[in-house]
Formats: sequence, structure tokens, C-alpha cells
Amino acid sequence: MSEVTSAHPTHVTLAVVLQVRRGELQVLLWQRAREPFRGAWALPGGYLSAGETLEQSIRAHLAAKVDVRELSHLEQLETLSDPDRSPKEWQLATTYLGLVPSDLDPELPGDTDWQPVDDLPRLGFDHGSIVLAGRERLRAKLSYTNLGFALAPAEFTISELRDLYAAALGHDVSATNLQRVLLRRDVLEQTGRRRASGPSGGRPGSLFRFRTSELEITDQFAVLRPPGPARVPVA
Amino acid sequence: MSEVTSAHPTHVTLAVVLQVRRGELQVLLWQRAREPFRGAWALPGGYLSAGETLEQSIRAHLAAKVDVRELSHLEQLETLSDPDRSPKEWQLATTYLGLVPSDLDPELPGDTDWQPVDDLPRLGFDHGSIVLAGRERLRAKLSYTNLGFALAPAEFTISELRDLYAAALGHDVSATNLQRVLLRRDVLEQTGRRRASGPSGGRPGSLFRFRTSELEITDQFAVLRPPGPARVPVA
DNA sequence: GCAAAAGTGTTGTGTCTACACCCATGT
DNA sequence: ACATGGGTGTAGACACAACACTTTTGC
Repeated sequence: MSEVTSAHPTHVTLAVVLQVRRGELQVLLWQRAREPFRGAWALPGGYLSAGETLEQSIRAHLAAKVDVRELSHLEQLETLSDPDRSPKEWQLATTYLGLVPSDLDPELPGDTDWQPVDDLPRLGFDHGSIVLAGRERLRAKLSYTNLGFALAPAEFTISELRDLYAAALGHDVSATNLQRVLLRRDVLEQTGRRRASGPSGGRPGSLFRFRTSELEITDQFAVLRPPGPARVPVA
Repeated sequence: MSEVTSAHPTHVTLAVVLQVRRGELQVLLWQRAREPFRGAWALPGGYLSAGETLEQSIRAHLAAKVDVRELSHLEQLETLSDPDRSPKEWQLATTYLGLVPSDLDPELPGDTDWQPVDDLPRLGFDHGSIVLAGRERLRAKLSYTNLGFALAPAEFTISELRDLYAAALGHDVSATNLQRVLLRRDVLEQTGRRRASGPSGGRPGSLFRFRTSELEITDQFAVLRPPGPARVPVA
């Protein structure tokens, strides 16, 4: 139990902001200057203010760390309530997953930096497990939605997209099959332009873009799906 | 904005408790005796008490309505924070999905009853949309997990299970294919016993049970899945 | 021509739906 | 015998992975 358990808990919002940087999935963290967990890294966030929604709260706190307009996606994860999760007070935390496209490099305050999710520093509170929960949500949704749009620049080649997916998913991805899956699902479209070849030659890749930046479920993986004459093919 | 917006919100937990009753999916509701929304139906739940986790809170509030031991499953849904969601106060609500096996018929207080999800009465607050969100979560998880265990009695025939799935999913389900899908996924096992025939004859059905009552993801629907030599077949 | 990178063709596999057919029981 | 439901066999649809092969570029 907390040292202080008042009748009313405090409420904070926390965000797992992820971006693929230098080929690996990284998370935005800041280093605590005060107890508790002085010197440890922590997720950005803070107290809920009067009259705010939780989403407004996390956006406001993130604004102190990054330009919030650079967030390509934001969704709620879990609300944590273990009375012992903060040593100082009874504190609820509603966690969010945020994503930043790989071509942006936000200005950060001095105490804030990106850290690799696969090699996290020591994190305070329960923030380590929150980061992993965020990564799992991302991985799942990459598989059955068009969430890739939130990791990618506006335009990209299939190889570049493959590298983003590989970094986020943590395993190799075949460019060949990635292209076919996303085109068949009508998630990608060709821009008509092509990227210039690299210095060592090679065929220049076509540039693609995501058809929409609204989250859509593209593979409803609906096993046990409704009976009936095959679903209408896309026009 | 609420009439009263204090610096600290109150926090409630609410549960969408679902059960298949008489062939249809129903939700546990109680009828409000006081303003706001006097006479309207509402989800069970209530204020978070000092030192409780959210899950302890919703279990405690449900205990006033049903025997909590009859809950076969309980999981967190979303935390709602719109300042206008309650007319009286600034109130956060963390919502849960609860499930009750179809063979139980809990004793209920006089103000509490089951209502069909497909034909809801007038609900107070934002509880109508919460019920639908709970139903969607159930439908999705029936498809790719073994969550059926939480709707079904300990033992059942495939036809009985088919009827439960059909009621929960809202469309016909083929007993033939349901059996094969769940057996292949190793979710069901045969008990060896059989049900007696009905009055009008017919072959008696074999009795099955779920292999486990722990939630498991049985179809990881992992499109874009890791490369490699085919996953090891079940022994 | 040769290396490098992008993209297509093709085959095979796993998982599901649909539907015909067979099985076991009561009357 | 026949009706009533339970259960199996089998064929086809579909989406994907794997991999060989072709195309387009730089040097």
C-alpha cells in the first residue's frame, strides 16, 4: 500500500510514443531529476487537469516534449490502478500509445531522448511494462489494420516500408509479400513517381503512399464469420 | 461542460455484464430511482473506494447485484473522460466487460434485470454506447480466442455451443464448422459422455468441454508473421 | 557485361466455408 | 420405416509464404 492513501486517487496520463529511428523501434523517455526514481527514465505525461479529457491531458503533457502535430496516431491503452504503483501516492494512470512518422526528428528538451525499446534503460514506476504493452498493441495492429501509415513518411518505397515494419515487428519482413498484402487490401497506392537509384545502382523503387491516414481494420480476421454469398469484392 | 467542475474528477467503474439467455445476448442493467436519468436503465457500478484497484472496485459493486463467483470472465474496456458524460459532476468511468455462463441464473435485486442487447431500453449517461462496445469486444474475442468458455456451461453439445455463438455473434453459425475450428485449435475436448436424445428422437450429441478457462489467443491472425520453417505442429 | 536493387510469376500450404452424405436414436 | 437431429467426408475459396525469375538501373 502507498505511504499515503487518501480517499481520492490522483490521476495521470502517460504516453508510450514510438518511432522507428535508425532501423530500430525507439520510445520517447525523459530522465527524472527528483525522487522518486531520481535518475531513472520515465514516460512523458502528468496530472489530469480540471475539465480536460484524458486525451487532451496527454496531448498537453506531450506538448512539453515534442510538437504534438507530429503525432500521427494516438490511442488509449489501459488504465492502471494498483495502489502500489507509485510509492508516493495513490495514483491511477491512463496510458496511451502515440506514433511518430520515421521522417520527423522532433526537437527535444535536454532531459528527454529516444531509447531503443529492445534495450531499455532502467525505468521508474511500472513504466517498463507499459512500454512493452504499447509495443504489443502496435505489433498487433500492424497486422490487421492500416496502422503502418503512422510509422511511415508520406511517400516511401516498398523497401523502406519493409524496414519500418521489420523494426516494429521485430522480425524480417519480405518486401515482396508486404507489397502484395497491402496492395490487395487496398491500403497502399502508387504515386507514379519513383525514387532515384542509390550510388551502387539498382532499379529505382516506385513511391507508394497509404491511401488513408484514418485507422481502418483491413483484415477483420473474422473466423466464424457471417454466412452468405462471398463478401462483395472491392469495386 | 458539467454544472460542477471541480479540480478533481470522481471516478467510477462500470460493467457490461453479458449472458446468453433464451437464445439472445442480454446485459445486466438496473433501473435508476433518482435523478439524473431517473427511471432510465443504467450499468451496474459505482465509485472507486480508497485503496482499491479498479478491478476490485467493479467486483465489489457487482457483488451487490449478482454473485461475483458466477462471473466467468472480467476484462477492462476503455476509460471515458468526456467532462459532459455525467450532468452532475466531472466523472471518469473505467468500463469492464463481464461474462456469465449460460447455465447460471443469478438471483437479482428488484431494480435489476437482464435486457436484450439488440433491443435496449432507454439508457442513462453514455451507457448505451458502452454496452455496444462491450458486445464488440466479445464478438472480436470469440473469433480469435477461446473466450467461448465464458459463455458456456462446463459441458455442452456442439449444437448448444453453436446457439451460444450465434446469439453472441448475431449471425448464424454452422455447428459443423464450429466443431472443426475449435477442435483443430485444440480449444475443445470430448468428455466421452453424451447427452440423452430429445423427445422427438435424433442422435444424441456428444458432450464437449473447453480445455481451459484461461483466456488464450488461439488464432494469432498473424498476417505478416515471422518467417521461418513452419511452426511446430501440435504434438 | 556485371552487380545491385525492385518487382512479378508461380507453387504450395494452411484454414476456413459450403454442402453432400452417413450415423444413431425415438416413435 | 421414418423423422429428427448429430457428425464426417470432401471439394472449393482464399490469403498468405517462399522462392525462382525478370526488369531496371549504375558502373
